[in-house]
Amino acid sequence: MATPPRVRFAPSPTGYLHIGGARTALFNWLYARRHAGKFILRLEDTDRERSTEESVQAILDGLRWLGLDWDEGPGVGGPVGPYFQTERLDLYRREADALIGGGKAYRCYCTKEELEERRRVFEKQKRPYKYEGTCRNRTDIPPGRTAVVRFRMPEVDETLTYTDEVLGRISKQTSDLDDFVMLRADGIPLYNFGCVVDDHTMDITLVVRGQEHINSTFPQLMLYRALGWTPPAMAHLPLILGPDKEKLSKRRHPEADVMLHRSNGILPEALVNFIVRLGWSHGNDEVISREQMVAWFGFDHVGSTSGVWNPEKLLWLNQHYLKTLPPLDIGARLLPFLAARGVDAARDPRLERIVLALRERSKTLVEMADLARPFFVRVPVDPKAAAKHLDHAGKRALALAREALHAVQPWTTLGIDAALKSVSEAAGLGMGKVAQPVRVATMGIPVSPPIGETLELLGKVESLERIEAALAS
RNA sequence: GUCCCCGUCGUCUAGAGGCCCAGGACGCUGGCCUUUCAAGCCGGUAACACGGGUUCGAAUCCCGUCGGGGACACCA
Repeated sequence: MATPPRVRFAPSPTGYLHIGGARTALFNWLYARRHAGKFILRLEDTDRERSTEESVQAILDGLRWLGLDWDEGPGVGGPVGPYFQTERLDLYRREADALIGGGKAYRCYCTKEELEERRRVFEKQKRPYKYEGTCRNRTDIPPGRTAVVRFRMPEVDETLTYTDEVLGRISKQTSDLDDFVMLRADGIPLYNFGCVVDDHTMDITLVVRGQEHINSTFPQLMLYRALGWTPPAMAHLPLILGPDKEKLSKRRHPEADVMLHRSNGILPEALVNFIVRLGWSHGNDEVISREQMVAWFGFDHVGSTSGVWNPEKLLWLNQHYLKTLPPLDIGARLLPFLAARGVDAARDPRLERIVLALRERSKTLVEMADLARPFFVRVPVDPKAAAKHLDHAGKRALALAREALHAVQPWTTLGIDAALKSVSEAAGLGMGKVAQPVRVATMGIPVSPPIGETLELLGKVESLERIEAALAS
């Protein structure tokens, strides 16, 4: 590409950032970074009923959490702003007027009720609804009515074809298209029109969006022609499906919410890695760093088949990143999850070692926080674990362990292990018969890192006190 | 219903006519390791939707069937 590409992500602020949008944003971002182009963020806030300021914030927060920074858009500005559609109304009005002047669009005075009526008739006859052109050649102005602006679809049928960067050649007959509404009476544009005017005036060179928009590219192509503009290249991404194989939607699929994953203890690195592999591949690579994605990304390896959301693989990736990112970094991210459990570990010097000990037995930060909590606060002993490991035999072993542990000096993993081993040998018990009662007594649950390490991290005084308490109960 | 897109293991995918009686990953599963749970290591399971062509040769090209999804608003 001769000039640096300009791509955009254009969400409508009618809710949180969802997974499909996040992936669209990611692919746009990757493409821009790969080719040293610009990634533009534009808010399509033309649905007055559903657009909210909170949604705008939620989307920006989501993008930031994923590390997808934009070169132009809200907060950073840019040369072709404003970046909210409701702030560009004069632009749409101007182009609409020009189209009307050239006979390529016209004012339509039909009411919503009349249109609804016609739609019902079509439905009854099982025909696809198309606007019938009632106002196409109207010259009078009906009193007391407001006018929307409709596109005048040419009479002659024609095969419209364009080459999609992902799908290849795609065609449609213009006779399947109708005189769609471009502008509402109040001057607020509808999707097709606002999108075309903005993509053009923002110098977008490539439109990357979901396949659900594939049909709308045809009316848009007609708009480009009528306006005398060259359309940008198009890349339509395969859909992401829920476990039920239907398009991932906010209504039916809670996992569509990007930020839900954050609160579930998923790392953005894992989510991005997971999402990028939903539709794009690079040979047999599964774990792909941000740098590699940027270096490798291209639409030639974006597939054309929809992908199903696979939570197990996300968890696997998440654990991979838990295990490979710097433990101090993970520790910092674990803090809020601990705080939610009443633990302030911000200044605890054991944090890094605890992460190290727990990361291979945690799939999420939530699990890690749950496993970490007993290191910071005493938790009640789980009754089931107590019944199994703190019965008569268990307590006898525990009592022996207490004596041996008392003598351990210094309090290190090695020393603790040696002490417990001597107990198991002296009593003729398997190591498990000694370690499990100790583990349950100190941690409250039968799961923790190796016992020596667990006790060392817990500290000698605390360990012995907890053992004492368990013996007393 | 109409139009558009798609169809390789349960899932994500590699595959751009011979390298494929189809490879990797997740999952599931057998084993090893082991003081718990994991992690790790070794092995296994499982797919080219179907039917016609084209070709010496097709998962790869063409046609049809079936199946799946998406779009059909003064939503985006």
